[in-house]
Amino acid sequence: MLKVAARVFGERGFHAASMDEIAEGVGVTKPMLYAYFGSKEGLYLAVIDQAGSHLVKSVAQLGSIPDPVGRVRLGAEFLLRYIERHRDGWAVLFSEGLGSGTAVAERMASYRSQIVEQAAKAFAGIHGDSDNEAAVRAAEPMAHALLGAGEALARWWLSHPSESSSRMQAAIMALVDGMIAGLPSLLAAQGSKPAGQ
Amino acid sequence: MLKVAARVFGERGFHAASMDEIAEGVGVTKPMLYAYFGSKEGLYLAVIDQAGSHLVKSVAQLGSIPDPVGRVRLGAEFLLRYIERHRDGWAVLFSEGLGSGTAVAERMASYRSQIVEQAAKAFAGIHGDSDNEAAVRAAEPMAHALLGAGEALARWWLSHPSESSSRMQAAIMALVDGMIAGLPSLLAAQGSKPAGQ
DNA sequence: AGGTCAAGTTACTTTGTGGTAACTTAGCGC
DNA sequence: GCGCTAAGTTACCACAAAGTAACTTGACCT
Repeated sequence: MLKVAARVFGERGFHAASMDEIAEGVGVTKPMLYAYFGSKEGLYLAVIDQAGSHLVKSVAQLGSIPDPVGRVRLGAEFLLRYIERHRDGWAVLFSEGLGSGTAVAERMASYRSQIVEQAAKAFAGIHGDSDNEAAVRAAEPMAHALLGAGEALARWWLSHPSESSSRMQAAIMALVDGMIAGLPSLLAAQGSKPAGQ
Repeated sequence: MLKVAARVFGERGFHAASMDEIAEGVGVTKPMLYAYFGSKEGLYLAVIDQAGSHLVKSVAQLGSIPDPVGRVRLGAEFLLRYIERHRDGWAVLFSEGLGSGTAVAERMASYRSQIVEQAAKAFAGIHGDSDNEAAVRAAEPMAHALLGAGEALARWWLSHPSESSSRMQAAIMALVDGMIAGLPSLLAAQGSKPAGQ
């Protein structure tokens, strides 16, 4: 039941999702949703709580891994797997509905991809072949990751204005340098066997 | 004029923003907005186009930097500065309005911060002081960046299902390893003088 | 069997807001 | 001075979707 709500909220976003649609998806009528959850916000919070507590619980289990490096690596790997399996819950928790399919979403995606393209080209250029199509495509995930990291950093910064700009700079520089260092192994993984686990 | 619209859309999100509010902010009445932009979507697209083309143009200028490594580093630095200066346009392009201040947004933020806390602890643990409060806080930006990178990667993946899961794994592993490698310099930058650009 | 309560539905009200039609005013050529 | 167009306003309509009231059905207890 929360599953259906998560799917609808996830793909439509909070505002665009209608209680009627969710109700229909569940196979029940709107007043029942109100009986159970009180309001649209109540339903949304219930969905978030389920997804969020599940995710937090899962992540907390990783805390038992003794080696910190392994913890981080396994944590990242775990996250990807989690997203793959629980994409609805994930979308509700983190995406706040772009409302896929709309003209607006497509326009935003287009600009984003232009930025990513630049970054991917620069990454590819680090190893000499800035115009090699294959190399650029191989660097694409990294470019997306970099932009996403920047976004997240920015969001956090905007909501914690007390943080100094230089600290942000330091963080993103450490990140970028790390990415550059990690690049060869990523590129190498492309042609032959992908880097397992 | 687009500036006001960007601010309102940015902080309220597309759906929650009302044309009346924007009109009032501009100091004009609603029918004028319709005369100029045709519809709410038209206005939103105009805002996106302005912000997007501006950003893309700015980023494109970085392409003239010959050294690819410098290009990436300066690009990242530039992005942060850009966000700082043009946060409204940025929010419209990338955030798609969480509707800050609402109970929903806070709940989402709470779960997110729990995840981040775990990651930050793990990061801090890599250099021995997993329970040292200062070290954890120092690692926080990195943790946010990692989660953000994961989010972005996931979004991209979900919209490009043809990508193999192993390629994603490879990308995030390269990223994580890079982050771990970059960590000491970030932590070192905390106590003393921050690492300038 | 008959009454009662839970679970659910239909059909309604309300409200916010996107969108528009019709009126008002100011400038400008004649 | 006088009508005509441009820019803008007020006042309205339409509609979707949140939320609710009152009716219906069925199960279970006595």
